[in-house]
Formats: sequence, structure tokens, C-alpha cells
Amino acid sequence: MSRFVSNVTLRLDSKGRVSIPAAFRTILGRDGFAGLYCYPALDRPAIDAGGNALMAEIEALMAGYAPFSEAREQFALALYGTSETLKVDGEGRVMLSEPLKRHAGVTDQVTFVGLGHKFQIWEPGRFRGELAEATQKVRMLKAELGSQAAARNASGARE
Amino acid sequence: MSRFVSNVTLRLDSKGRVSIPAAFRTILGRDGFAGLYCYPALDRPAIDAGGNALMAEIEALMAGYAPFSEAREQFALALYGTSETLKVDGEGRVMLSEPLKRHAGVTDQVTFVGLGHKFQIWEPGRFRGELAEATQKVRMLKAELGSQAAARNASGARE
DNA sequence: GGTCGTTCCATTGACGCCCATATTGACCCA
DNA sequence: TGGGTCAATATGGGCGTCAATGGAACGACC
Repeated sequence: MSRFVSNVTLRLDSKGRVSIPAAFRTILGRDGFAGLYCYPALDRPAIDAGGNALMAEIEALMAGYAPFSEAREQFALALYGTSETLKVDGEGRVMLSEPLKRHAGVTDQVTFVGLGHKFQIWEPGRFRGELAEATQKVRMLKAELGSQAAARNASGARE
Repeated sequence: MSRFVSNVTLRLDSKGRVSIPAAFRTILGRDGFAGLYCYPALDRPAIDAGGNALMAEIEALMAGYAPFSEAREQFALALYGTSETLKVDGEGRVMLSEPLKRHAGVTDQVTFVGLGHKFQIWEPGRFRGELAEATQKVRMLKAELGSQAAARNASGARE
């Protein structure tokens, strides 16, 4: 299974359309899904996007709850209710809906970021900030792992 | 299998008619059901709506209880007893019955919300409130799941 | 005959689809 | 290695179609 990786920032045109990066398009094509499945990320000002793989993930989550149960209805409302399947035109472009743009704070540019099985769409400035923060955290985690390994084995490999 | 997703709010016209969003109409058409199967949501001021898939789900729920059992009778009363099959006109519009409108507090606008296998019809204001609440709950639940997974991973990495 | 409801037609605004252009990066060849 | 060619991606815009909505005509049932 191929994964979404790397990040690209692209412009929205006068009609609000934006090209999905070619690399992402080919991956979406492979999992066979016309359109782009999107929803506002739960705890970030970003848009989660993907194809069948992403939908399947959500479905699996939902399957754990009984039909008509309280939890199920709330999940469905928050997840399916805010999801959209954007149409992709012949050139591989989509139009982000107003709610999605508002959630991510998008205006005239967006950054596509691969996250493996899905990708996210960010306002470029916010993404830089988030990335810096994430990098910092990862660095700390790595340092921890490194010291643990060193403690276990004096000749332990770094990184 | 396609699912109901996203949300749209539309106006009722002077005769009380309202268009079913085109995306929902195509899904209903696919599962082959003339009309719209509706009933007041059990524990919310909303209207549950769908086609054959929804009816099948209710039947399955009912089948789980013994015939003539108290629970079964109650469900039958609450679901079948209050259900209606609304007619859809040539333009894909329906007229909500008075009881349905009263239950949902609908006046001149409604919000259609996809829940996967079915969709709901809300009074727009109430929907916003409910969505905010549901999102909050899902966010908390996700955080829980995340920390559990992190705990698992951390211990796994160390062993 | 009036009222209610249903079907049909008209408008308008969005957006889906198509074609045109540019800019980038890859590849090839001298 | 440098230049040139080619291809694919990103972007811009025009036009037709369809969805949402409003209203009118038609029919049925009090």
C-alpha cells in the first residue's frame, strides 16, 4: 500500500479551486475513489482528506457502536455530519467548501501534508508553526529513546 | 456502498416544500426507494430519514427482540407507529408533516445531516448546538484513545 | 365553488466540464 | 556538462448543465 508523504503548498485560483498534488492524486486513484473524502480535523485547524482507506477507518470506528445507541449517533453526527466528498475535476482540482475553509483558516493558499494513510490540508502559515512544534516534540522523544537505548546497551546505536 | 455525509441547510418555500439535497437524492435513488422514509428521532429534536437501508436496519433491530416481548412492542410503537413515507415530487422535494415539523421545531429552514446509513433533518440552530456538543465528546474520546495507544506503544518500545 | 394538494414549467445562480496556457522539472543528446 | 527538448503539472477562464426555488395550472375532494 502506498502512503501519502511530503508536503506541497499550492494556490487557490479565482474560483476557489486548488489542484491536488499529482503524487497524492495517483495514490487516490489507486485506491479507487472518485472524489476526495474530507472533514475538519478534530483537534487542529486543518482538513483531513483521503479516499476509501480513510472512509474505511471511520467506518471501522463506527462499527464498534450499536445502531441507535447514543454514542453512535453522536459519532455519526460529528464525523459523517461534517464530512464531505469533494468532486475532483478533470484536472485533479477540488473546491473546498466554506465550512472547511473556515475551520482551517484557509484563504488563498494551502499546504498539503502527507500523513501516511491520509493527508491534511493546512493554511501554510499555521502549518509552519505546527511543524516547528511537532519537530520539537519529536526531537525530545528521540532524545529519550536514545538515552534509554544507551542505558540498556553502552554500544547502542544512535538514531 | 455510498453513505450519507455532510450537511446542507435549505429553505422551505411558501407551500412548505423543501428540496432533498441532490447528493442525498442520488443515494436514495440507488437503494431503490420511491419516497422518503421518516420518523421522529427517538431522543433528539430531529427527524430520521432514509430509504430501504434504514428500514432494513430497523427491521434488524426489531428482529433482535422476541415477538410479543415488551421491548419489541415498544420499539414497534415508537418507530413504526410514528413513521411516514413522504412523497417526493418531480423536483425532488418533500412536504414535512406537521408532527414531524413540531418534533424538530422546524419553521422556515432545515439542515440535512448525513449520518452514513441514514440522515437527519434539523432546525438549523438546534443542529449547530448539537454538533458542537457531539464534536466535543468525540474530541475527548479521541484523546482518551490516543493516550491509551501512547501508553501501549511506550511500554512496547521499552520491553 | 372553494380549498387543498399535486404536477408541471420558469428563473437564476452555482458549479461541473472542457480547452488553453504556463511553468516546472526531467530526460536526452551533443 | 551544458543546452535544448519534451512531458506533465499547475493554473486560468468560458460555457453549458443542473440544482434550488418560485409560481402557475390543473385536478380532486370536500
